[in-house]
Amino acid sequence: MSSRMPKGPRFFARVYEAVRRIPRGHVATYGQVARWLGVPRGARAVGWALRALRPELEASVPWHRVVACGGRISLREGAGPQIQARRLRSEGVRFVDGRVDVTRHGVSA
DNA sequence: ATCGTGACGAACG
DNA sequence: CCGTTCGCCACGA
Repeated sequence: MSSRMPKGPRFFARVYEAVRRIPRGHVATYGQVARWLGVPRGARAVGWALRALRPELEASVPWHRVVACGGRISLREGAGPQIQARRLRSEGVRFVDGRVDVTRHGVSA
């Protein structure tokens, strides 16, 4: 077999799979996703995985449903934040003072 | 194996 | 409320 044989799905793949489980009209935080993966402190790694998401997978992974703590949009540059907010609004997610109302749309809220 | 990087998060001041 | 600092994690060079 290959010199390197992953025992299981790479972290990236697990992140994408977890994000796909976020119901439409709901959101989860990076920390929450990390927690689902059994890595409560891997929020940064989750963000990194989404950042590495390729255009080809963007269509199948609802990355816009992942927000930062407090329902804030982490993306700060380019059209990213605007696109994410727009997509969320499209599925009925309400924003309060520029942040997603996690108490209403949060998956674990 | 070590270092730098990043769509985080909580703690400080 | 805002900006800064520190810790944590995965990964490529």
